[in-house]
Amino acid sequence: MFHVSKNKQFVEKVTAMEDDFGQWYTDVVKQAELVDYGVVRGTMIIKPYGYALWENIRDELDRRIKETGHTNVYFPLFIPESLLQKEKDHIEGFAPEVAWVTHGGEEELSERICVRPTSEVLFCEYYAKNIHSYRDLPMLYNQWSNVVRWEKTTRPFLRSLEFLWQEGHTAHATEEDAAQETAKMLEIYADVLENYMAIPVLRGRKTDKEKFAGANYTLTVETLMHDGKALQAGTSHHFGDGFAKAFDITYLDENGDRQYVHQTSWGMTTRLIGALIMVHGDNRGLVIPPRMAPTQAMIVPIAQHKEGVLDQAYDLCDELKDIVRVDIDASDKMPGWKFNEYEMKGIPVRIEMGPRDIAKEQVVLVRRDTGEKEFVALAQLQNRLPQLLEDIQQNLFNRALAHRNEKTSVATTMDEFAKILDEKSGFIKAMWCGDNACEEKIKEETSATSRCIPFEQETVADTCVYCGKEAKELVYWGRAY
RNA sequence: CGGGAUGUGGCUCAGCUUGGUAGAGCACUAGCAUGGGGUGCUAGGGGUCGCAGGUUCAAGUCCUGUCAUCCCGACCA
Repeated sequence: MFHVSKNKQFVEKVTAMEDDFGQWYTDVVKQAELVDYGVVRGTMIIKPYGYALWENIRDELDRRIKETGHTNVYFPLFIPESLLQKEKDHIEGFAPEVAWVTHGGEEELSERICVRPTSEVLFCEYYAKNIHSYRDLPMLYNQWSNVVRWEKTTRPFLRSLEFLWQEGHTAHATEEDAAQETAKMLEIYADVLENYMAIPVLRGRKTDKEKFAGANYTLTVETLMHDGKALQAGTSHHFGDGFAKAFDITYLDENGDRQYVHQTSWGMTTRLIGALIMVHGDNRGLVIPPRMAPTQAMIVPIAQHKEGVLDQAYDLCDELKDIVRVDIDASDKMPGWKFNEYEMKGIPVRIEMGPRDIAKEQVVLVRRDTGEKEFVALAQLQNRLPQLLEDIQQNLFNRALAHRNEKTSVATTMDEFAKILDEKSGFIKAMWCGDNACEEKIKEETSATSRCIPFEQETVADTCVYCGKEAKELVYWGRAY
């Protein structure tokens, strides 16, 4: 039915992921026109299609953040060095990757100014001034911004000198209130990932070694990429009153007693786009889950200069506009070129319409996730299309979940641990004694880090996988981005 | 910050060993045909070879320096 063009030297545009996953990623990012490299090393230009993906994630997340009572604000890009110094662990954690402003014009500044790597201290400084009474609490702020971290090695979306994110900063009367907030926001992150981006997550707590600099504890949603490496997709931190004490953030309670506030912060970044690519993508390029796809269906007219084809295709586009996010490519590129282009961009469904279809009052639907084609009568299309999109959404989630399960193993000895990493990669469930030294050693010897201590605990052995002493808890381990 | 590599039209690269007035493919522009998996033909536009200095009658090519980027390791969302 589909005749193959004569001079068929189909140019493989992206490196096969089996051959070189890193190169595959770079190829997709470039060829799906998500980013260009910036002029300064490690920076990126997010192009229209890449930014459209970010806008969708942002809007979805923003809606949930607002629904849970938070308000958006905007704090400055700059932090004076003295302010950053106030919380000891925090500055120690971030100092190595801070970009400093030392001059204003030609004049050297009396105090260096830091370009924010994160904004905890600014919020703290503000809270110290603006929180007085228990009636002021909770203070639930969020901001959408860029931050800068001077990383040594960079990759688009996964690790760049500058990236976009949302950072929530909240202050609460009690430790329990803060704990609830921390958990609530993690659940929102999980919801966006699973139900919007079709990326299954592992919910858990970070070990002390991996927690945020200055936090009591850090909750995380961990995801698994197609190559078996883990990616931290969102974190939610409970600060207790550590920052409050460093910044003197206090309020008067109902009894007139002076109390420290309890704080949280939580963030998600443009890194999510990296996750999207590496979870759903394939050797033809991106695969975007329908719910978040800027364009859900692309109409490709066939033999479009033939009588009536384009008119019919435009009519179809108009009809579908109220039902799905649909677009039409009526450029005079070859159909084959368009097929490849929109597969590269991960558009969930392609609608082909040519003279033969028009004669039969049908169209051809081709789904991006499986490549399956089906013929659908025009009269049925308005029912079938939303259904198909939903199928694709579900299939992507199920597929990713099956992959993660398949790539999750149990290790009870370090030999097993090493063997799994070597042969299979993915998540490794192993017991841990709770000693930081064992965690360090495991990283040193295998380059795997602890990903999280899952909320749903189980026991796969009685002893620590490294030292053999009594095990305290189960930890998910893995090599990570 | 250690190890390796590379800088030549928008992109990918050839040219350098053995100096002699810059080349290909893709992309772009125009036209005709084509159109169910990256279409074909024809005609065009576009580069002083990362930067600085040196050797030479002559430097993309040789020498010195410098800057940048990429890949691999230690730190990170």
